[in-house]
Amino acid sequence: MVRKFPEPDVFQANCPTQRVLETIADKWSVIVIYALSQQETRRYSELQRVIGGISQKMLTQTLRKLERDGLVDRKVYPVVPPKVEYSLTPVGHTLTELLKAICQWTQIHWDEIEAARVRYDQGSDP
Amino acid sequence: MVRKFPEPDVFQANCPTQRVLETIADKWSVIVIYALSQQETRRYSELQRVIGGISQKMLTQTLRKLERDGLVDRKVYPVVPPKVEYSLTPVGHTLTELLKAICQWTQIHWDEIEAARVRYDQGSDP
DNA sequence: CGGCATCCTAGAGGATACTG
DNA sequence: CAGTATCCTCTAGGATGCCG
Repeated sequence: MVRKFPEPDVFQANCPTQRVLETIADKWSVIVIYALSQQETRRYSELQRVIGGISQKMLTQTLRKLERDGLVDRKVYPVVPPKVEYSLTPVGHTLTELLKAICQWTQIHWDEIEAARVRYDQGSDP
Repeated sequence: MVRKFPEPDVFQANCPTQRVLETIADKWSVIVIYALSQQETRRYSELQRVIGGISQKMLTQTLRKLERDGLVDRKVYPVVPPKVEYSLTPVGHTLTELLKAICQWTQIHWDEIEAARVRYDQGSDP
């Protein structure tokens, strides 16, 4: 028996917006993508250095996830010592446009949000 | 002593894009905002019903967070039994525009992402 | 250099029960 | 009805150590 919803699937967790957010909206993905958008290619250690405070576990994990999603390209050079270069794919580049839109929204509305927070916190904790 | 960074704050976790994502990008926030965008006001129980599978803990927690950020308005009627109505604030409404943009990006690129995933998974697990 | 494997802990979040 | 409070679980993610 199939449950039928009158609404589109917006309320289900697999709605389009939900999907991207699951894809990119963690602390590190955005930062990694930014780091890659600033330069053609970045080496692993370069990313680690430029992104202060990321553990290599999370860096690797994030890069793997982005690579799996086809947003980041990973090129391994068969040299010793090892050399690996990361770069954004074409799809990855279109994603930076989206992030830019998000960034713009923030710049416009962030002051209001912070003000709202102050107001809220003052009201509940006088 | 203040630590000075040569880069702009894009790589720090508090960059603009990061901030919105921390604000809205959890499983439930998006769904709650969607639910509220479809109707002027929604009662608590109404939200709980329309959003399948959310616990009242998470619903309350999400609503409080959105209210604190000034994205959602909470109106309590002093009647018995209690009646509480939730609605989007003006800022909250502009946020739905942003979510729409995200949704559009997904609709354009999601097929590519899924295809990339299949390719990646086949390559690593033959 | 560019990782994986392991251990460990804090916090997210579900289930349940109670209340103004 | 619209929550709060408590417990309990499970996993994200840091720290550390080893390897090709």
